[in-house]
Amino acid sequence: MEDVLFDLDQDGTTDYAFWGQMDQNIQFQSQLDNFLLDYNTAGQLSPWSNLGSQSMFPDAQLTFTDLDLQSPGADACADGESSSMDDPLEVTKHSARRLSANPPYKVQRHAANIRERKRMLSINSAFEELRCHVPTFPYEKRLSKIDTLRLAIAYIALLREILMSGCDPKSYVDDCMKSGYKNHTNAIWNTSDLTARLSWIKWD
DNA sequence: TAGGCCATCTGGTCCT
DNA sequence: AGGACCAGATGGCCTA
Repeated sequence: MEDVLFDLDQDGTTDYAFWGQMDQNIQFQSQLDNFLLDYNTAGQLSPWSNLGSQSMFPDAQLTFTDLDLQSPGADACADGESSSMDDPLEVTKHSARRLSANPPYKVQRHAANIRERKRMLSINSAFEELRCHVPTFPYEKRLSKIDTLRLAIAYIALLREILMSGCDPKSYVDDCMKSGYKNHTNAIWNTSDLTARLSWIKWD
């Protein structure tokens, strides 16, 4: 049986290569195809995905084969095979051998990994969407996930307060700033994260 | 260099 | 049974 190299990069490089066994699991192939389709379209969703990189994962430099070798739960390398691991080609060959050592589990595990990656991609795209809806400084670098969540919570609290007040948003915030937030010291939104950004919000 | 952030893998659990 | 979800572990990158 012949191993097939799936190249997930459009440019033909092997940054995201996945070893599978072509004729073993048709369903797995279609899942992988779906993943590739989503992979290509997802790259257009995020303004941060393409910054300075051809890859959807600008920071990631691991290949699937690398991950297979480096993952904490991965099987230990067979005796006497570690000496050839400096050669990338040998690494992929080695990985392919390990895959074929226990095909059903390996194929299922890789399919699960791909699904998990897809799931994380969808979560990340939701974070990107959320980042577009929270106030940020013009010069600010990308918010972290946790900062995005905290800022969103505070921002929603502020918007709710504005709605409850019935005031014009801009004048409400101006009033808050003039009074030094003295009347809003217990407000959930009165965090340094949000209040510092309020002056940058275009309320019109 | 330490710490923060992130992507990924993995195994367990829950759900359909 | 298979997929979704979750949390822990790990390693890479970046910045102060």
